[in-house]
Amino acid sequence: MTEGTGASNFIRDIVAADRAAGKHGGRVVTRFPPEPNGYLHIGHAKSICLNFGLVQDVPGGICHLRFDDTNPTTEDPEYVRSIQDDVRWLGFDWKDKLFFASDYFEQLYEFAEGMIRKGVAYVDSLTAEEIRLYRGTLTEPGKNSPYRDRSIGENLDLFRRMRAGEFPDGAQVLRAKIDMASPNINLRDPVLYRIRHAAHYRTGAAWCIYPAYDYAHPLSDAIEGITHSICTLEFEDHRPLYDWIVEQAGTPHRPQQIEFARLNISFAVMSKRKLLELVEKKLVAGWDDPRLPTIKGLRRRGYTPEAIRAFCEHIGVAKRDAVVEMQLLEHFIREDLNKRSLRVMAVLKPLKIVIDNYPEGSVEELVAVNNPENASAGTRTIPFARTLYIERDDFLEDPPKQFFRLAPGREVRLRYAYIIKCVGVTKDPRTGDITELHCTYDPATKSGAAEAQRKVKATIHWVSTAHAIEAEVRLYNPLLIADLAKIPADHDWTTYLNPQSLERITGCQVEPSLKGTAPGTRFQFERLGYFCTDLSSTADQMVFNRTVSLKDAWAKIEKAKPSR
RNA sequence: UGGGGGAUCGUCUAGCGGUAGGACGCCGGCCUUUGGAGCCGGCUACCUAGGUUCGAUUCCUAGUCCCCCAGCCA
Repeated sequence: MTEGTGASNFIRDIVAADRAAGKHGGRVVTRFPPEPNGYLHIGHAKSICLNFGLVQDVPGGICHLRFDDTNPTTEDPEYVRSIQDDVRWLGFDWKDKLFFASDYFEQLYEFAEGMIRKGVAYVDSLTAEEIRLYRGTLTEPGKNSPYRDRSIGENLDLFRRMRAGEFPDGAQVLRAKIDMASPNINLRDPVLYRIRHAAHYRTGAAWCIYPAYDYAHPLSDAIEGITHSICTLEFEDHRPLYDWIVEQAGTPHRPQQIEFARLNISFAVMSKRKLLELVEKKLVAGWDDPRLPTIKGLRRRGYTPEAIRAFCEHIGVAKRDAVVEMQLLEHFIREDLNKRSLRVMAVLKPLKIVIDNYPEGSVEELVAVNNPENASAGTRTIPFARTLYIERDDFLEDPPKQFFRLAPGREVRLRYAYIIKCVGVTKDPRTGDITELHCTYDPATKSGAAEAQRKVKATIHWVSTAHAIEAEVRLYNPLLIADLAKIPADHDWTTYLNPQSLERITGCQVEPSLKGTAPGTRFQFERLGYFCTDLSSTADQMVFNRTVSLKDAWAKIEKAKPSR
């Protein structure tokens, strides 16, 4: 049983039981084994937290980072870099245990010759198409390849010539000799090696034959002394093959494969293939586009590693297929940011107001708290003057019943400042749009003053027009609909793009204390939500990404607005 | 109609024979110098049918539904 969260983690229980039983000499060695063919996303974070988390409190426990780079055509060093970067950013450390399956190519090859000598592997000269036909179907057994019974000598010779580059791609494959009639299709003589005359990003042209996952993975685990090889559910059927490979190779160490359900999140595209396509077709700005559930995207959006880890811990580890709601992820970032982010005032859609009875040219420095829940965050001063911006949505000329903010003749408090009353509305004579409000303030109601106790129905945020800094904000929503993962490969993507996924607001006015803010700093804009200075912001430019909105303020505000 | 897995509130999950708990979400209230946060209360669940048992979410049997597998991807 897990403590604290109550979330399940049956693998933690297995590991604990194995340790108690003294299995593997009490050692626990796990590994996170990504193929460097894309950027990591929140689903990988679950696996990372699991694998690294499992060894965290185990004396001598270690989690390896191993790149499963057995397919030269899809892999790239850019992905290797980004993956290492993301794992570190998430707060995990593989120490000196960084490995590459490609480093085992020679060993893997030797094991293969060994299997040929044992008579449990053979070179097949059937075409890919023929192999598929011979494999049978889900309900019909396959049949043996005519090449299945080649002599050991002939197999060895052929395999060596495969390695030497004597054959073109697809001409030969090395297959395990298991059982073409097995009800488990993975056991119908799976392909172990294929010919690929392609340069590998690490081994270059050294090889033209490459081991398949089903062959390389268990052996890599065995070589590294992995005790618990954790993978996702779709590999359950492969476990007998995994065990077979390890058994036939005769390695001293026997790792154990354990499967768990991969993470799905509502409204998020979690397929590497589809993410790649979105990036390549430039339907998003890149792998770090904040609308994407990639680690880089979440990071740019302002998510913290702590929040992601807490989320992964909370959702648990089980074997049933699950789709976690996006709100749960948002809950964790909100909870984390709520403790650490500074509160500032910003006006997304400015409406100018003039306080008629406030002395012209006068500027007051008002004290504002940086985080009401954390006194150590301190205070800051904000300038107050005669002309201010307030949120356009905070004023309605003809307010409905549930609207408590500013309206003609009505009073409202300006946060950290005074109670003001709206005494006039200026409109553009041609369009009828409200261009400016005239207000009066009550000097006795200054925030913090002894006689400032008078209550008003609402408090609104503001910035001084003379001191405000203009910024760009981007409000993000997840890019795509939930079952995108199920749409056919050739479907028109644009049909599925969410038009509301990105809204840019360029005229947003922020309080002067934000000037020079370091990229990546998180703020809570009073009443507007959580924002993060975009990692791409420069000194002379301020761009804020919305990380997640305030819980339900938005919905309530929308509800309070007149519907017509 | 081959094989492998899985079914508990709307969602993610506890439970391993003894009043079905937590979290998200939602609803309501309190509080508040923002309607946020916080606090309090409420909401809804054991796939079905038999059986074993004093008692089954838990054990047995038979079904039902969902997911995965026929790449020389991982």
